[in-house]
Amino acid sequence: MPELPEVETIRRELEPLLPGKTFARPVLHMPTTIGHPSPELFAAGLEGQGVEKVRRRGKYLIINLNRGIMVVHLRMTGNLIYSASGSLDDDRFLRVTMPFCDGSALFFLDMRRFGRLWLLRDEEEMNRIVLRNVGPDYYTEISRGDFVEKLGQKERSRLKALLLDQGFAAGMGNIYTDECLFRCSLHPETRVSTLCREKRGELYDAIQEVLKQGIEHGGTSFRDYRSASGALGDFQSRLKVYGRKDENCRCGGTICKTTVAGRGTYYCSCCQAVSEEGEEDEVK
DNA sequence: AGCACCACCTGTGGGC
DNA sequence: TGCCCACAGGTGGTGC
Repeated sequence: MPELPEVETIRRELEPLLPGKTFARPVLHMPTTIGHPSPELFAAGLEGQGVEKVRRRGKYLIINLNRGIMVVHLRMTGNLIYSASGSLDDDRFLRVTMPFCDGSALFFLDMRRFGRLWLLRDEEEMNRIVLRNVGPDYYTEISRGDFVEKLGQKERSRLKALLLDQGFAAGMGNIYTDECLFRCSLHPETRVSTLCREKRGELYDAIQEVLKQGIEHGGTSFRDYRSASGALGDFQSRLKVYGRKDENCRCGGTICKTTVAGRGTYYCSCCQAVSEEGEEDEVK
């Protein structure tokens, strides 16, 4: 479910609500949801901690506490739901209940059970244990110049695989990657080496624009995604290619679906022309 | 280095 | 109507 805009939507809802609250004892309905430390130490360690700030890096939600850090990753179907009353109407996939001392609560739900929560001592431990292979955040930590320079280290990579690589930069997922490549008319299998410097900058601009629009629309609720207040996102109505197999592109062509980098990939075969393998390297 | 494939899970939708 | 299989927004590990 969640890519950068969905996690950012959750962050923006929680940031005005959580700081100042103190966690009571959490209930682990599914202990394997805890990535670190042990479920017992997680429950004991979270209890009594106050929330200071709600941050994000890529698809990770980071909650700064007065004596540590809690990190949440929703993976495919996770939902982090806040309730002022502390009640939850649909608890079918409830994995962790995190009540606050004031009666409100945070619930972690996850149908497919891929999502994880971690409790870390400090930034150093978080970076070592959780964010080991996570690059800079696409929306807040990379300039146009940084991006173009980093592309120069990945000349042999295909664009779709590279944008999905969280170690290169963090936050892009399957939906926003396809939408981004459509917007700058690039085939998903295009090699970085075939892009001129100007096109590399355009790719950066398209990434920023697609992420910005996704955030403005409260994320994409293609299936299971809900914000922290339980609201649906709205960006699914703005998708140009993702999930639109056999529909018409605005150019008159037809949107097709293939597999690239192991993921279902949508693109317009007409305006996202296939780049020639072994084409000249325009940058060097 | 890049890539294909599997694993982790449960639910849904399309084809027959 | 019902069954079966493919597939789903992510990531980590393996092996070529």
